[in-house]
Amino acid sequence: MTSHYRPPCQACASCDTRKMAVCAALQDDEVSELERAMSFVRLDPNASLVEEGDPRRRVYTLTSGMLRLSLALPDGRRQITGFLMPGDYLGLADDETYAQTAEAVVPSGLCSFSIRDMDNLVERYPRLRDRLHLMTRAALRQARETQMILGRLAPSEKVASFLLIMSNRAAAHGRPESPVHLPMTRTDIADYLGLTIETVSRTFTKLKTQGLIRLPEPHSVEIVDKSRLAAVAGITLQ
Amino acid sequence: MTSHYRPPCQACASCDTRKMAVCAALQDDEVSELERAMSFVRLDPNASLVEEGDPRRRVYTLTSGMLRLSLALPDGRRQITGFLMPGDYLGLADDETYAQTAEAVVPSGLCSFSIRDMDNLVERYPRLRDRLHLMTRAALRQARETQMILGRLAPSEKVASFLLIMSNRAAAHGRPESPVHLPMTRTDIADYLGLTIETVSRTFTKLKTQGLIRLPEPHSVEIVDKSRLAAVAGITLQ
DNA sequence: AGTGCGCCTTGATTTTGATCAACTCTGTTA
DNA sequence: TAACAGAGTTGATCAAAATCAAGGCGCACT
Repeated sequence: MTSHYRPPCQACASCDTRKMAVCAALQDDEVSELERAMSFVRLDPNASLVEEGDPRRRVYTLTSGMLRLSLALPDGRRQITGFLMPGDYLGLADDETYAQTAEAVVPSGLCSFSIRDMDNLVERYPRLRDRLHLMTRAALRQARETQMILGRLAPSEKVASFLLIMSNRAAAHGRPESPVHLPMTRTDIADYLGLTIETVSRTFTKLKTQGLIRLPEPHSVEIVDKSRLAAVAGITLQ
Repeated sequence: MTSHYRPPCQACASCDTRKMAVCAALQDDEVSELERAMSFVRLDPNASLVEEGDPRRRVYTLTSGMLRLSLALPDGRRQITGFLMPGDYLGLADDETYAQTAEAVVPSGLCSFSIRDMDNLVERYPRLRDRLHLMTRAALRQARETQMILGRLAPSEKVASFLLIMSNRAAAHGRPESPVHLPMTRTDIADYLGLTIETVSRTFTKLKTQGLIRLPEPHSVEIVDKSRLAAVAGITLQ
């Protein structure tokens, strides 16, 4: 399920997420120090990296693939609190234990650090700590936007917002705004938006029928009319 | 609506929230430095302290009363993202501008600092910065718990969870677990839980009929059977 | 005392999204 | 090649919460 290995030296220099992740706070010569403390993890689809309640011993930066973060209820209900994309950091919110489960959506790669090493690095490089704080604050703002989506938007507004958010995030990663690649399943989307899988599927069909999107395949969504889709979303997106 | 004044010296020494707020990171002799930069603000009920989108110039610590944080949609729909209680900090998530509106629920008092002063203080007292980061992480965990409540709980589970959370927070402030004082309106509760005011009201009535709570008055809820209420909430609370 | 307003509760009705169920499609395995 | 599993879509039905509507209560203001 999971494999660990020491990367070759200078891996960071050619890393895609070098300018997006927490390590962007460091200069090229400083990153080598990060690199020495780092080990690399590969995850197969649906493999779990950390479980809610596990002691927090390591933190991670996602370099490729996608992770879903989720909370579970005793009866099996699940809320996905977010999807991590390359450059995102796993462990921003956590204290003694992980507050949520993290699983791979697709094959994923991560840089991994012991919290001991990371604490040392953060101590030595204050800009690293500042950037972590910045990322935590951004995550908090995002979580609150999601509260709005969950609490006050209708299903089509939820799905439209989700598509626009994913499109914006793709653009921020230098990928095209459209078509949006949605690697997660309909069940994941439903558990993120507080809907059922049937409602998600029907809403996609409705948006397609209205000519706002096209669905060349289930995991690829072409945004045909972005402004009308934004109108459906009901919120002005960043 | 709002009044500002310089407090008398040594106000912090006798402050109720001295051990809960961010200033708990400082020793008694260091707090005086905080005190010099501080001014005090009083808010009448429903007065707005900051508005979503306003430039962020000051940060605050609530010392008495209660604030609601909210996001609004163009069409007037509103999502309350949280309620601040004494000791809580306003401005954890915000960057250049405030990400949400903050209004007083009841008459409230706050310590106020310019971000310039606070940045200086944080620079001088690293424990202050560490505590702010800690509070931000706690807020993020709380926001994610709220995502679960909004996305996956049924109305009675939402209301039961809300009551238990408010009860726990009261206890953390040294107030009795029950009766819980809920200073906010039913509309506020509805906008926090993603429900309508009618559903909130009916759910209170139902919990009362089931003998789980008593409602001596609308803003006071006595928890009669905490374990059964927790069972209704469906989640194991911290 | 009377009036009006805000807030809360309760009832009737409607609508929406969940649930239940069937079916397609794709890819894997026997 | 057939059988099967998993994911997605679609349809029918049902239940639950929103909406619409009315009324009560407490409080401020005249």
